[in-house]
Amino acid sequence: MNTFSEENYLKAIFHLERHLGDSVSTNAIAKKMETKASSVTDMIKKLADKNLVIYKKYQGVNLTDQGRFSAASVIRKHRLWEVFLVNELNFSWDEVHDVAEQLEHIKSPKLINELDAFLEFPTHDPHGDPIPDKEGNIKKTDKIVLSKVSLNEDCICVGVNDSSADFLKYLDKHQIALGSHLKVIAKESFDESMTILINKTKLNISKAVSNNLYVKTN
Amino acid sequence: MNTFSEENYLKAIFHLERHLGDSVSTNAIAKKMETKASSVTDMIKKLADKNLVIYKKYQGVNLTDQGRFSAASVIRKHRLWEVFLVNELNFSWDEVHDVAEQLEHIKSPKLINELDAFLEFPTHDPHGDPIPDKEGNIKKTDKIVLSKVSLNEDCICVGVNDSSADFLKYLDKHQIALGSHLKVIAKESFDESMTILINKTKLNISKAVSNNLYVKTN
DNA sequence: ATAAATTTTTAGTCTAGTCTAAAAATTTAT
DNA sequence: ATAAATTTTTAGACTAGACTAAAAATTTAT
Ligand SMILES: [Mn+2]
Ligand SMILES: [Mn+2]
Ligand SMILES: [Mn+2]
Ligand SMILES: [Mn+2]
Repeated sequence: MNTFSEENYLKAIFHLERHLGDSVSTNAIAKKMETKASSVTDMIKKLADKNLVIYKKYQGVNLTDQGRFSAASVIRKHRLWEVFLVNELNFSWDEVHDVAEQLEHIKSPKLINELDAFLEFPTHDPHGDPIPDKEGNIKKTDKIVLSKVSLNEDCICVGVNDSSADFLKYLDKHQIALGSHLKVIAKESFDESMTILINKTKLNISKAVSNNLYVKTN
Repeated sequence: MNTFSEENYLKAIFHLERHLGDSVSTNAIAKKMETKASSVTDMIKKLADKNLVIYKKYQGVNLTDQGRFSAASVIRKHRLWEVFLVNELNFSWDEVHDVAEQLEHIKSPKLINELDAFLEFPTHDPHGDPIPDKEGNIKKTDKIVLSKVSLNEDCICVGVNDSSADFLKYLDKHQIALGSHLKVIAKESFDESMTILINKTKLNISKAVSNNLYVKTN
């Protein structure tokens, strides 16, 4: 059994490893976890002792299979709980993350399997992120970032990169939700902003927005 | 915000205070929490500093209003989660306690209020224990212990005193559940066992059993 | 190839929570 | 009223997890 703190480190390393495709540096972990590099060094030694990561001094870390599985299990729990909160308990998608951060550490295989069944085996969380299966496998989706979509192409919003409450509320305000149909109708080259058609209205969005919205093109 | 450990101490003191009706000794807390008396002394000093208990050396502790409210809130969460697990996630009443021990520490007022509404404001948990309201008030029920019921009196099972998995499984095996109608049809004075009528069959139960079953007489 | 800048580790400190062993206070028994 | 037994507190130690400051290793720039 891993501690809350160990689980949080594993999760951070998991996400960083995916993103970097490489071994993960002490500093990168420290930044993501808002802690100090020296604390990270201490922890990764413990994780290495438990065979959850492979660690060579000054070389960064990689998850072992066991570590990757543990991380995926925590992420699975996080995302299932988020679905529960939104679908069953009237939470909005910008309110769930902090609670899910707590719930993801509850240890009970039966609980999470029953929750999964209760929710009818959802495949994605409220932010469009895929839910790992029991074996820790995550389906790769072929979503792309809205900023990469070409002019006049239709697409459907399928996820967010930034899931801060701030960004999610911005999307709510402009009626952009998962499943929304959008079309890029203009691009400004000087600031990389774009105009999109959403719910029959035009909306101008900055690069910061288009870079954080995932879509699928038809 | 209180730590997990503080919350567990508050809960233990709450239950002991109810049971003893008096101030609670260091040793009583240590016994209930399966920890050492010296650890208890350390913790009650911290709780006293936070105005959650009143503590005078060698005199035991009592909860303050704030401490009692905090304890009741944790118990409210514990029991609501138990209802959720049994009613929605196919847990049996002997499986819920350990998971609820974890879930009771999740901090989110919205979560617990929404869960309460989702469950349609249950008043009792799966073991027949009353669920404190938002203000921390607990309804007193007029249940009595089965061993006190007189011969030939009809009654309904409304709770258990011992909610260990062992005892609950014993009840399952003999088809005794909350809401079951029973009648005391014989009493043995020498070992204080009794024979009851349950679901049209006779069942002989020991004093240990009748002392741990709460019933209501009509 | 060296020097400078950056990253990472080590050494030492701190808090929360627990423990053991010993001291102090209280309660019970004679 | 003392002595014995019990309860409670204190003193000191330990672990997990975090931090600061300084040392060591690595990377980048000249
Ligand atoms: Mn989240
Ligand atoms: Mn999410
Ligand atoms: Mn319980
Ligand atoms: Mn219960």
